[in-house]
Amino acid sequence: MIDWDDIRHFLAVARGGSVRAAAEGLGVYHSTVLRRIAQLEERLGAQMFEKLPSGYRLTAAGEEVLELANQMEASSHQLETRVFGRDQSVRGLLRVTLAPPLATHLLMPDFADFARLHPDIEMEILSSGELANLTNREADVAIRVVYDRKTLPLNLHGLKGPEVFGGVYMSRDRLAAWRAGAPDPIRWIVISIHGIPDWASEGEVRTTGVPFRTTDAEAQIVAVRQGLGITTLPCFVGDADPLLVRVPGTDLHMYGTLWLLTQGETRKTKRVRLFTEFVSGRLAAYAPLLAGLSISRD
Amino acid sequence: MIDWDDIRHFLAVARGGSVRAAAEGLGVYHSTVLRRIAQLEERLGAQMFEKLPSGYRLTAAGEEVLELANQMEASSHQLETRVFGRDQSVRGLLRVTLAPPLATHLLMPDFADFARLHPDIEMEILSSGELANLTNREADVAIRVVYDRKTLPLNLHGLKGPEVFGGVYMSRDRLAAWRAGAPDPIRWIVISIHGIPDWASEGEVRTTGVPFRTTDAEAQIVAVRQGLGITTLPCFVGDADPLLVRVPGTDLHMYGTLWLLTQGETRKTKRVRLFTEFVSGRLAAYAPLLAGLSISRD
DNA sequence: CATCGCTGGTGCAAAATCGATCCGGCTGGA
DNA sequence: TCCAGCCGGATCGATTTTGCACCAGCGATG
Repeated sequence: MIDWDDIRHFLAVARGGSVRAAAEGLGVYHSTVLRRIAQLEERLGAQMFEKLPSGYRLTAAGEEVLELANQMEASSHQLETRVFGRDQSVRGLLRVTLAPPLATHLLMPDFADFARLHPDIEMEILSSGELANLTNREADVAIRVVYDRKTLPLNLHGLKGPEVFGGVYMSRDRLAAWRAGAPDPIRWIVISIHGIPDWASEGEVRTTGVPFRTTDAEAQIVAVRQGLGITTLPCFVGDADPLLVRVPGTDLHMYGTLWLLTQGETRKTKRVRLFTEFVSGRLAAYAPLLAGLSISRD
Repeated sequence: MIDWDDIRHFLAVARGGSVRAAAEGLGVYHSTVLRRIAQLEERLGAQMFEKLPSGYRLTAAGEEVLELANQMEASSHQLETRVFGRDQSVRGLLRVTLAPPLATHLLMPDFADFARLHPDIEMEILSSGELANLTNREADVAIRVVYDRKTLPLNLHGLKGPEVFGGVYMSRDRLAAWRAGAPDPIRWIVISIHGIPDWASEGEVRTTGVPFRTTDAEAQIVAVRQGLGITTLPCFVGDADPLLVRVPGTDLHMYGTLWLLTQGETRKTKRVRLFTEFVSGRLAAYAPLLAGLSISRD
């Protein structure tokens, strides 16, 4: 009889393309993956992978196995979500995934309030980079900014939130200096991989052609605070920062709509319902801030 | 992450009704089953069984899990049977790569025979231009003309076929006209990128210095049929065409040796073996034609 | 009432698995 | 050309899992 857990390792290797990448994802050492794959191949009596110097590559037999392994994984995920969905106790784990800026600049105090309100709920905030997959049960609730409603996954249940607008910001001190006639050049601050959004105009100030590139949003904000130049930010970040002001003459632009996403089975649990209701209430209160209506224009 | 193999133990208990009966069926001690069920319940955070003195009985949550566990088992069984039945089954895809002239002028009727003989084999002939890579699984079998045996990839398994010769051909009518003293110039017909092979002499006929260039082999053959001039062709093309004759006084030249190439893993499958045996038989029968020995010299 | 056959549960030693390195080979970019 | 960064594979001590014996409870049966 084959070990079903070997198939989980097989899937990881088939996806990762190498034993080491698979081990990384599985949270084990590559030697373990190596042995489990060897064991699976031995028990099935067929090679699942070609062992190339560049990694493991599926054989024709492996391709056929992959299909069924995916089915097994789907059943396993369903199994987990169904068991989780039956859980009506408040006590337990609740995992929330959302974009880092939303967590650090807006919702973290609300999460703290929620945690104080329900001490039995163990909360886990997944705001590290990329979006977690609800269907794979990597998270229970996702908070996402969606521009086109059609891009929402159909299998998820969505609760619509307020709209999010962004604008062009610079340091308050820098704006004053510029008005006083300071000669230093004003530059665009952009995240390397993004570039300057096409909707962003420079308003009254003029920038030099050379942008200042940062790797992430936090570095970008710090750079703006230092008076390095102008950049685009969500209003809930820029308006909430006392050191920043909108660049005169620039317009707001819609980033998208906030959605609270949950998965069919997990949505039934009490703590997920409690959380989504709590957060959607807070989000509604934040609507003016998110829309950029909370401050008077300069 | 749950251990998928725990689900196999869960299934055994759900069916056997008791831990000991399950252990019996699984070929392990009942304590092992006991621990794995405990581990599964802990990781899922829910009780799968009521622990009665008379045995283990599924809870409501367990009933729901059972459904998905059965799905996983079905996939697992399919997986095993598919891997096991892979080698024996003739059914499936078979991709063959070879040079276009070999396909169009020699082997296509044989491929058709093979396809009729084995209706369950889905055949795909890849004769479009460049040679497919067996190692990359772009094809299962390659038929190639190789001049130097050392150029064969070491990781492939080769089955040697007959040798292929080529000669210089022209239109039968044109040769008659030339002998009758027709004044039209006779030209070399060459494929643009190839040029005139150094081994090809013009024999009795004399050509003008200006060659006629075509883009591909088919256009070259049509041009020769039209009496435009002389060209080099493999014997199995030129000798088989009733409209063409060898240019008197020219010699044959070896193009190379035919090889049937297969890749280590796919070579074991039945359909690949059937195909290589079939084709090598046909190729052996074609040996005189390929060597240019099938016709009497003019 | 004793016994037999079944049940789940537990402690401990043996066996299998895993973690942690080290190694040599291949590849792509400097 | 060299070198850094991957890759798979082998090794060995540490850890986890398993086998195994033994226990108590329950029910039927003689």
